[in-house]
Amino acid sequence: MLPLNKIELALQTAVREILPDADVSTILVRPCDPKFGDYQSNALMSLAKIYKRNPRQLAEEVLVKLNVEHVCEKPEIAGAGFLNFRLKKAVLAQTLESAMRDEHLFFTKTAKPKTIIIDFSSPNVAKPMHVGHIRSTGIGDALQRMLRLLGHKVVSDNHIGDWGTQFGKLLLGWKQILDREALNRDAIAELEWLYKVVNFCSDIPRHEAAELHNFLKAVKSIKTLEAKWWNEVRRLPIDGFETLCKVGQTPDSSSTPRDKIFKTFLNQLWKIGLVDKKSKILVPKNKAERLLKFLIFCSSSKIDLIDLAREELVNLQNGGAENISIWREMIHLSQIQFDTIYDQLGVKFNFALGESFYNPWLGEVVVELLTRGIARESEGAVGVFSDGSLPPKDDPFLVSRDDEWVSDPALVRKSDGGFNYMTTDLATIDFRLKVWSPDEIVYVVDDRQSGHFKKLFFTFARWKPNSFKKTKLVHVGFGKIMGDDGKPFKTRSGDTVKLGELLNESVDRAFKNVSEKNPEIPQFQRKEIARIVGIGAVKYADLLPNRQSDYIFNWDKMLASQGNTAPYLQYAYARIRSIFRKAGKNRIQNLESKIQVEAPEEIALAKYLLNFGLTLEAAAEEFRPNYLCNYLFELAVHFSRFFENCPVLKAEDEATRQSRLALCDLTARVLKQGLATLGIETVEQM
RNA sequence: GCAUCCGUAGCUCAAUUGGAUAGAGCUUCUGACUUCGGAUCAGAAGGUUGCAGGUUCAAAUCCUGCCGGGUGCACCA
Repeated sequence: MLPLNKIELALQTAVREILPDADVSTILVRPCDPKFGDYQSNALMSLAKIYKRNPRQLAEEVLVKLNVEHVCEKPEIAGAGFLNFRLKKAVLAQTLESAMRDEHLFFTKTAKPKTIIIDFSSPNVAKPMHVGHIRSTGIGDALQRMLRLLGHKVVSDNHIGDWGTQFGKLLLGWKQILDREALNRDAIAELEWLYKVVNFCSDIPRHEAAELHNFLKAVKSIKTLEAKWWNEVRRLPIDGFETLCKVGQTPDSSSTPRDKIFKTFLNQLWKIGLVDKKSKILVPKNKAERLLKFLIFCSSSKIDLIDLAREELVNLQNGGAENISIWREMIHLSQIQFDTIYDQLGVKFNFALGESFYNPWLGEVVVELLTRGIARESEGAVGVFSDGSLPPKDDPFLVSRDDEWVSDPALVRKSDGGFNYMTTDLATIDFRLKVWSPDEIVYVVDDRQSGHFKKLFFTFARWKPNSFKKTKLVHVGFGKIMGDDGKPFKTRSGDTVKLGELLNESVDRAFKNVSEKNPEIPQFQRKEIARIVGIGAVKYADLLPNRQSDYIFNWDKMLASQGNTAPYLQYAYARIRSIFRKAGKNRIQNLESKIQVEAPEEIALAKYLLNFGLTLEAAAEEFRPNYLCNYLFELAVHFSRFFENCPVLKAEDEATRQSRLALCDLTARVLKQGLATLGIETVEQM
């Protein structure tokens, strides 16, 4: 047991003697500002309030009963009733020594292991993973590592988006205008393009598809497009194009100038890759031809595009052989992309049960909700309505119990008979409870979906009240990644940033750095260092800010070796390892003498090491990896100070040398363990 | 309109959820033995925590009202 826990326990015991019916679980002892001591408790002040006692007097009484001489100096009462504790030097040394004997690394496994399911990453099939996915993936992975380290049983599950409405459109595009060569070259890009084209065309009324087809066919460049526009198109009935251009942003579309519509139209063409904004020409030919082909298909078809897509979807969901096989291929191709990125990030899942996995149960869910009167029909759809009722406020398992329940309904069946993600998510919870009986299910998903999760949790509470009481459902939300301009992070051309490209760029930049700083390291080694530093930098930058807030993405800031960055931490680690290389050993095997910490920098570093476990617990408890980031940064700062002021290998005597080597070793181990818990690797040299 | 998150140093962010004099990093200025790795360290400067009230021993944090922003609002996930 660490000193802090001993003090806490002793304090709780003492308080129980004075106030037998007090809730001592609220009595906490925390590290504090060094000018007051090493640890502090403010619990007596709030207790004094509850029991209408004078806080300082209560503190005096508690102090009499408090037995902590074996851990710290005589505690002091300060301020309005703070209790300050100063660790005994010998106890500090003993704790370090026991860590050197591998009895612990300044944290203890939980006494009450829980089973926790973490649902994170959840990319969509047929779409590229973009920057946004780093958040769910990185935070989720850090959480699973933290919770496992603390001894919990974690089931990580990647809820892949492999089912749903988008497959109708994808199937349609695949069947009409798939280019096998393009698919082989870059499967995800091709699938994404197919989806965009079908989406684009589904906005065009059928009778105008032919018109647009003729128009585009005659156009070879932006210039001719422009000329055509002014000569011919503006004589056409404009409402069709307005639909096409989605002029919705302009409130009064009747007064919209035509050139504005034209601009919007260009933008639409750009979105489907027919216009290159830079070179201002129509590109590439292959895509243009395929779009034309699809437009012909649209205009010649008797049925509306939306309905065609729906037919494909229904066919897929009914197990149509051809559609199933295409769908499987799309999943397979996407999986290759996912695996590449997860490999690069070093992220692993226990399961990857996609949405399609739950398809067989969706019907039952809705039927049960209907027959039990929880859901009802409305405008052809089926939804669960709150009807003014609120979630049980006193239920400790309901996460956001303070919030009133207002937004409804939770739709579980669309008017066309299809199911949506609310239905899937309900079936998923049910399945998870049956298979794993977890204490908690944690969803690491964008904050924008908080409304969905509130509905989901509340609906589930009404559907299965007993299960709901046993399992805590938590939405761990996070903010967006912004660009320098404070707007959502995009590439210079305005596209979403693909995750794979982002990671590669980071590694490239890191490689440039290492090569500049240490050209003598062989290239293959520099590559490996660049991989670890580059990926680590991106991950760390993402974990560092409080996850709820948006943050601004900045290459220079996250790859800098100054400041609170991954390279700074990795550098601190590499410096320690360098000492051991120079000492000719890998680490201290058997400590030959007692550890003695004397210099102020030594003491500060040593004491800070002891806080590792507390930080881990807080980070895991509140699902906030940034606590751990900040702890590690502070630790590295403490180490750097120590490093500047306290010679290790050239220490004045052998005992000091041994002690300091031990301190270095422990710091390195905590740094390595801490970074590993964030999913970040370390290097021996950089 | 309803809901929800936010507003902290010039900039980017913290503040272990109500604790003592609100902390870091970047930027700027000053300094550090030809260095156990200078990708480092030390120092200085920078604040009425959007505004106004309230709750109490104690408020950036909780409550109320404004001001300013982000996001989501039935059948896309």
